[in-house]
Amino acid sequence: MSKSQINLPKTAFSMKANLPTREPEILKLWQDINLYDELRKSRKGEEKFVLHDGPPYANGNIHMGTALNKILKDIIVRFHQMDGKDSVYVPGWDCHGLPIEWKIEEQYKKNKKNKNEVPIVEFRKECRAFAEKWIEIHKDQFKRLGVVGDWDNYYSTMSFDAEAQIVRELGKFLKEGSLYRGFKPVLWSTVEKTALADAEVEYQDHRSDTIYASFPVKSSNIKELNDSEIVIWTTTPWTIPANKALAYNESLDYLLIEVNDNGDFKNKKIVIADALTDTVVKDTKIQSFKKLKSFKGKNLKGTICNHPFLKLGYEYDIPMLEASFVTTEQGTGIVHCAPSHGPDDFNLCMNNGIKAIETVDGDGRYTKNVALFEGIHIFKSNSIVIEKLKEQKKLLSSGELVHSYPHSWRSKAPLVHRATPQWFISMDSHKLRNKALKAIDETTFYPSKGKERLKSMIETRPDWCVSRQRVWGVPLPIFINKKTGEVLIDNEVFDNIAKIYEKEGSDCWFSDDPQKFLGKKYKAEDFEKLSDIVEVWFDSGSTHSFVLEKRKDLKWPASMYLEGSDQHRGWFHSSLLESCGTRDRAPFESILSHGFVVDGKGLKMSKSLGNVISPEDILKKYGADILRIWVASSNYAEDLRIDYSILDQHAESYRKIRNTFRYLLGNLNDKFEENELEKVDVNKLPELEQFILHKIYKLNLDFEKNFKNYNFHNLYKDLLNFCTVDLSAFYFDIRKDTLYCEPKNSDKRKSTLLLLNIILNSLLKWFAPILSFTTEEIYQLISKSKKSIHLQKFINFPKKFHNEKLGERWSKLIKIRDFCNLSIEEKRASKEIGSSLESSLEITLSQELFENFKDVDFAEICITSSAKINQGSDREIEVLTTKALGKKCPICWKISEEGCKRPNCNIH
RNA sequence: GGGCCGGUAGCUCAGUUGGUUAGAGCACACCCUUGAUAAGGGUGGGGUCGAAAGUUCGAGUCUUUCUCGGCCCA
Repeated sequence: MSKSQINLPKTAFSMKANLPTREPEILKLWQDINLYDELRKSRKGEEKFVLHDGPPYANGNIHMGTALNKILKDIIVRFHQMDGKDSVYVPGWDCHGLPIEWKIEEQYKKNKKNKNEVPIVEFRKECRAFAEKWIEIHKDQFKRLGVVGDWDNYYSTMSFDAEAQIVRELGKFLKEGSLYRGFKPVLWSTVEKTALADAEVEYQDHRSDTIYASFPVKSSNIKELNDSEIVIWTTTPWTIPANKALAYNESLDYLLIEVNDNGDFKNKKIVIADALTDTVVKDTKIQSFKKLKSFKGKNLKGTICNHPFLKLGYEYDIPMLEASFVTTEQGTGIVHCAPSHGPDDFNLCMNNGIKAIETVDGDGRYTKNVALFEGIHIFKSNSIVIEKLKEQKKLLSSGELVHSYPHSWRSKAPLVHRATPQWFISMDSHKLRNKALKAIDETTFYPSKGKERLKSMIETRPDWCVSRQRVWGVPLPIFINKKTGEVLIDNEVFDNIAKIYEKEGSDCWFSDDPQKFLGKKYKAEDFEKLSDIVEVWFDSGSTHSFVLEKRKDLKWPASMYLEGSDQHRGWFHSSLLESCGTRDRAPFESILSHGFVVDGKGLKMSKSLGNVISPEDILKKYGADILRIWVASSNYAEDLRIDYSILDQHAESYRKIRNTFRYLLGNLNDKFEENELEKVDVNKLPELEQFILHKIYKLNLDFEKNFKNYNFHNLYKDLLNFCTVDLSAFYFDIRKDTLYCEPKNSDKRKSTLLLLNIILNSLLKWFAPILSFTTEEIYQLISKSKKSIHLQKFINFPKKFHNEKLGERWSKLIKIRDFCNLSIEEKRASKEIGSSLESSLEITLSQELFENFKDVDFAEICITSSAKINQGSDREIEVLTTKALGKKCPICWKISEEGCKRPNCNIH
């Protein structure tokens, strides 16, 4: 029989996607039609949705985390755009900072160049060039993922206007008085007389003096403690003069014991942790002691001690503070705290209102702030400290220990933590903490657990240290009056500096005459100009001020900030503080945070495990749309797993979706017609078509709900299920007969085509934000305007598509269909039939079902040659399948005894 | 070491305020089809809900401990 008598599908849309080669062509199309500009034009004057880009660091190739971040942003931006908003995306880069300094220094080392001989300005120029290079590389990599944005007018933290605005922002804190000078311990080399970054530190074995020293209790809530002494152990006896507090752990058990040995501690009562008693006793060679009392650490709350050098001029209280970093690994379970000489000490003391001071100078000598020891070098003072402790009868024992200790990678000299002058933004002097906490409450978090995470960090964080002794960054715009020691606070000066930076950038701070910045009002010789730079989190925390506020196409605050969950301590955090300090509210209305990319087993990717997958690998093997499916289908609230088997699975789903489109296009012969849905006369359509319209309507409701809550993995799953369950296995399968065999002018076939048009249009738009390449490929094939699918809006489905009653009726019908399939399958298994068209159904229904469905053509919806419905009594549904008798119609393949009577089938 | 978050079929995910026999799609197996054809359809197997203890008439869901993993801090 001639196939020309039936309408077989025909389309130019290939089954094979070939995304790795096709996608770059689509990128070129978007470039040729200036898609970004067209997007802006198409929503001119509409409500804005601004997803403010958290700037990635301009260094190194992108990895899966970056790809996830950008794709998720792009999906959201596109969703809002198709929802009718002007959804603007301006990408940006974070450019200052140590990692880039490092790269340049590395190059110097290779070329045997000495950094100290290179002028700062030249060094900074190289840093700038390095960042510029990576911005260009990143741009191409991000574009390849399908990310649409204002790539030509990106922002960066090193642009002149950014540097200028950062100065203005700092000026606000200075003027307010919340930016103050304090001290903070940093790793310091007394040989090179410089601070060292973590990466400049090497750990080597070092022999340290160790001591067990005691602090007499001055007052305590535990009355037995009042004439006792608290024992600590340390490997840095020289920090004892700088001691300001003692730390205990509230969950540990402590003991009060009486020492009975002869010597300095005869009959003294001392406190140590229960779990460490044996080691302490052994270490200090205590021969005989008595346990007096056992108590929980939490009871130590409020205890005040004296310094062991009380009588030598150390007449201040030593409070006991609770700290979780205290463990029973080593020592006595009580740790001595010198806020000027250890980060833990510093943070604990800071949180309890004890500030670090300058106790040791750059050379390593005690300053005048340290009684008794002024001028003595710390590396020569251990023996003096030990001697004095012994003299005061506060030394239980001393010894030596070889352990891993930080050293300078250059000089190999041992390092110390030394409090150096730094600049801090106070969390409390001007209520910054309160403002930030209020702002968090006013922010919507996706997922909601992000709120608590950020809140708990803000609640406990110490003052923000914003200075760094480095080179590649925005210089702190601070002058100090040489006579009074006061910081110069004058808006005119800040403005002047900002204006200069706007013109020429901030390099000139290091090279030009200070008078240039001071203007005519002040004399340069009266002031000391600082050479510190601003820490980079302040840079990126200020992006809202030089991007959102400055650009006319954006808005402040942003609609959304979207980053990995680590940014609760990073960008979310610094942006919140910067903005609350200067503008009393958050620079964002909502925060979306996503988890981390891990391998298929949930382990983090690392070279040593060999489980690293790069975006580049995926683009080459699968294409960006598959990667975008992976993003959309994963639950970003948790960590996201990826490996090749997971990607293979998504590639399979993609093929299913692609074939769904291919069926639609084939049966429409690539001739898409956009219908005015309001004008569709639903009641004139066959019931099956009405049911599918109802399904579409319901699906769209869920789609909107999921989109509004950013639940993309549920949204994608719904769409995929619609393609497989409702369309491919149901509607498409049933309607093949109509499409292929009905005359072209039959109403039924026209109704089906109407549906295919609506379904195609719906799927294209639903999928466009996710499958941005594939939907464009299809749109280019069928649209007359040849513009872009991404300029379109989501469809408003008319309420008349909604028909719950019909939905319920058809879910029962489908249940009957399932029974029919089971019965057909039995006959197939026993080889009585093959195709379902070889079968005849005899369906027996309960009275209720019979009344409802007696007129339904089950042969049609079960794709059999005939179906008879009887009324039964016992069971609800019973189906008997028999082999269909008669002749097979050569056109529609249905088997009947009387011959096929369909009009098309009778043309021979 | 501390804080926070998480662990449901091979995979991606559902699972309401505790309430029948824990669901879906994919993958897999078998069968059918050859007019969506490197496609399509049907049927089926597959889970100690990370582990243990507890509360309860009843626990995937609540509590505790442990374990594994992730992020942050140290």
